[in-house]
Amino acid sequence: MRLFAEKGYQATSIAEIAREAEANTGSVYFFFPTKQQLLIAVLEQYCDGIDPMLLQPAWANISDPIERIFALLERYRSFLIETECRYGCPIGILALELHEPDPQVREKMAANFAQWTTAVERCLQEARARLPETANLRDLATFVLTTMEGGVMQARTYRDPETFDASIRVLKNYFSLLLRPLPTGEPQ
Amino acid sequence: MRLFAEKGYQATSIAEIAREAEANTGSVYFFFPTKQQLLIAVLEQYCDGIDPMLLQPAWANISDPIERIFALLERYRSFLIETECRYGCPIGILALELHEPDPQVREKMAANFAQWTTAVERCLQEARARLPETANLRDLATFVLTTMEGGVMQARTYRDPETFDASIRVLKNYFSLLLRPLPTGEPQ
DNA sequence: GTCTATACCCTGATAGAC
DNA sequence: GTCTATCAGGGTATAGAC
Repeated sequence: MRLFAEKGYQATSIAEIAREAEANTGSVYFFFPTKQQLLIAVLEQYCDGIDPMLLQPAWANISDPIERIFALLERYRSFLIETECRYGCPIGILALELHEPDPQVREKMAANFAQWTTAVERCLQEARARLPETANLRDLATFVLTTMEGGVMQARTYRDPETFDASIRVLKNYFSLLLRPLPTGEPQ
Repeated sequence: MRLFAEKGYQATSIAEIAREAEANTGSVYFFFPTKQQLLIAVLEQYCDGIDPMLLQPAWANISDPIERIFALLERYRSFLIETECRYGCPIGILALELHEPDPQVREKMAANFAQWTTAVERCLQEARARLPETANLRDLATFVLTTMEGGVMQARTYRDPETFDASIRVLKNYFSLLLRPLPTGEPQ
């Protein structure tokens, strides 16, 4: 998982995976008959990890659903900062790197995106009453992922978080235009 | 250029480039001492092509600066449709594929993004009077690129233009909230 | 289940005739 | 400038002893 995330699929060799796992290539092939099967297993791990490894830490002390969306995006900002902007979303890297992926691989990548988007959509549903009746929550959730992926890509390319931050600022401004005050009358 | 765009950098071999160019690998190395130098030349070609190959065709019959932004995005939608959603922005693919790029390579990729963003920013400046005084036009232009890149990435992964379209719909809604009517009083 | 050894192929890059 | 031939190294995957 770590090597695919850091270097991508093609640039990671089985020999390197074995070395990092302190095993031999023969042992790797005992568990995974091909490199692609190993990739599929990694993609399944990512999907299974979205909730416990990504959402739960991001949302530990936050209950407001809209704040949760921006806390999730803030996690990605942390990934950028921690890596001096070398970070790229692992799924995004694979999605652009693999050009004619096996259908099974492509579906696993799509499942990762879909699960992420659905988690954001649930936040939006919780905030339903504060959003315009006409707002399409699935579109809006898709757009949050779009913003994250596009922002991370640019920040990585410039090796500077500024374009990511700019994207989040604009998204925040959009949300501030969409949201009406809380039913209790509190300011946003 | 075509092979790097379709298959990425690592998955394209010099032998394949030579074959498609109806030349021999020896001849390729006469012009480009390394594969990386060839990549740099391709990135320069992309930068030089943004105006004549991308913006001019997209804007041929459109003068309204805001419409121009969405016409540019519509071009990317065409690329998706023409390729049955196998399209990926060539710069975006390279930006996520190359993990420790040579500084010269990274700067060329960043220059491509910057030039694209600046073209959008100029459209926004033309529409300055219709936008809120507080709007940061550079941020907004960055956000348009973010939307394109994130939308293309998802559409390619799902092999379906819907997530791209959803992203554009939401961006349009945002712009409709930002824009005030034209000074002449025409509706938007 | 794990190990060493290796088959077989493709890669980027080079040599040197023409 | 272009050609053929090839080097040296690395890739995925396999074979077979233990």
